[in-house]
Amino acid sequence: MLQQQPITGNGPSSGRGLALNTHPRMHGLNSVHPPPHHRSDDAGLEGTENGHENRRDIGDILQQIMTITDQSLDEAQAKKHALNCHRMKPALFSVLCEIKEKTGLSMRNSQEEEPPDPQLVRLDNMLLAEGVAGPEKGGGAAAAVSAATSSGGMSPDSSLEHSDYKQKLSQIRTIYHTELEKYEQACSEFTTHVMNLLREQSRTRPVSPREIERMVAIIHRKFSSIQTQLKQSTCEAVMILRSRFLDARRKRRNFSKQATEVLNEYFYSHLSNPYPSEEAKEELAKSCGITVSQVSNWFGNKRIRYKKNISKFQEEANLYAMKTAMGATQREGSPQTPNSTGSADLFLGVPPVNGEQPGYHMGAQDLRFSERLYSPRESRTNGSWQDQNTPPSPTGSDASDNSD
DNA sequence: CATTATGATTGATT
DNA sequence: AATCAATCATAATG
Repeated sequence: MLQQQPITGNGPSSGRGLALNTHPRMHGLNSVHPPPHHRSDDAGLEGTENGHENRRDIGDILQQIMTITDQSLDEAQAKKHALNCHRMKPALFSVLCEIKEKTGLSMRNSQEEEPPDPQLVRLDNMLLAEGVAGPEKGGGAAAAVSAATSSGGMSPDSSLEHSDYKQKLSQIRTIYHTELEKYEQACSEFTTHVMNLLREQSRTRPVSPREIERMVAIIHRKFSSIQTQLKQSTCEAVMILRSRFLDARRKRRNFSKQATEVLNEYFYSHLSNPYPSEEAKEELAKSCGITVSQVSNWFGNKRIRYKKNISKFQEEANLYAMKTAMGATQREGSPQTPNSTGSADLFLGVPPVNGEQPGYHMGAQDLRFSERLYSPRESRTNGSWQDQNTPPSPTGSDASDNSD
């Protein structure tokens, strides 16, 4: 039933065409070699005649076959019509319905709700995160990049580095979208087709809407599995692209000077509790042109490396303490702190490895984070974040700073 | 070219 | 889920 429609559409014509085409060609072939002289006219004639008959037989058979399908379909239609018009039909139909009702328990009503395939969800998430499935071109990764670059900090490398990547990504993206669209279209087409068929059938046999629903669901499942494959291959492509181009680990880029500046300022002005809250991280990320997770990475690395040997960071600490202090004092309006050149040299008497140091860091309020962005972890109050071991140089556990 | 600096990743921990 | 600690891989530096 299902396949017959298309076949009957071009079946007969193609069959006829084939049969008709064969004739002349065979003729021509056989008469191509008319021996120059009168020679075996009989044989030649006979040969052509025989061949002609054979071909005709085949052609007839083909035609018959073709017409058979046609006829049978017509017959079927006629029978169907007759059946539909039969006076007993309604009664029989209702009986059928009843029987189905009784035996139709096989249709398990439960389990209809398919849980979303975790695999698919994963793929979807990744595509979304990668900016492939996201909103339109220019969005997603590109947006992130542009935002990063626009906000100042960003080292000038990235855009160049990313241009190639972005191009490839958008290529993948367009392919993905066209394919997806194709699938979607095919799916809906097929679905309507099936639904039409079922509707047609429902005139001669009981077909509940539930069944149609189920059918549709099955179709959708099949198509979504195809889509899953599409998504998977797209993900693979993206992964390969990533690993080739900007696997951040392979091609590490240092943050810009300004970015590290900002981060260090925050770090040293919150030295007693260098755990920026989520909001603070966002602020930092924005002003540094990096992501929040990069900020987290930075602080993680910074904390651990600062703690590991504090002496190595004394200079830096002093420097930033100075900076923030200067800023604070300047803002308060008491311009002090001369000593421009040496700056940190004043405090640079940092003994390489040894015991306590007075609090070097002068009080440093943070400048740009004047808003109240307290970190929610009040547990690690002042200076206790670097306790619990004896690093190479247990330098003065300052805690002299305030500001949070 | 060896060493250091640094951003990211990974597994454990709480 | 956030952080620590160790580690990786590359960038920067001498």
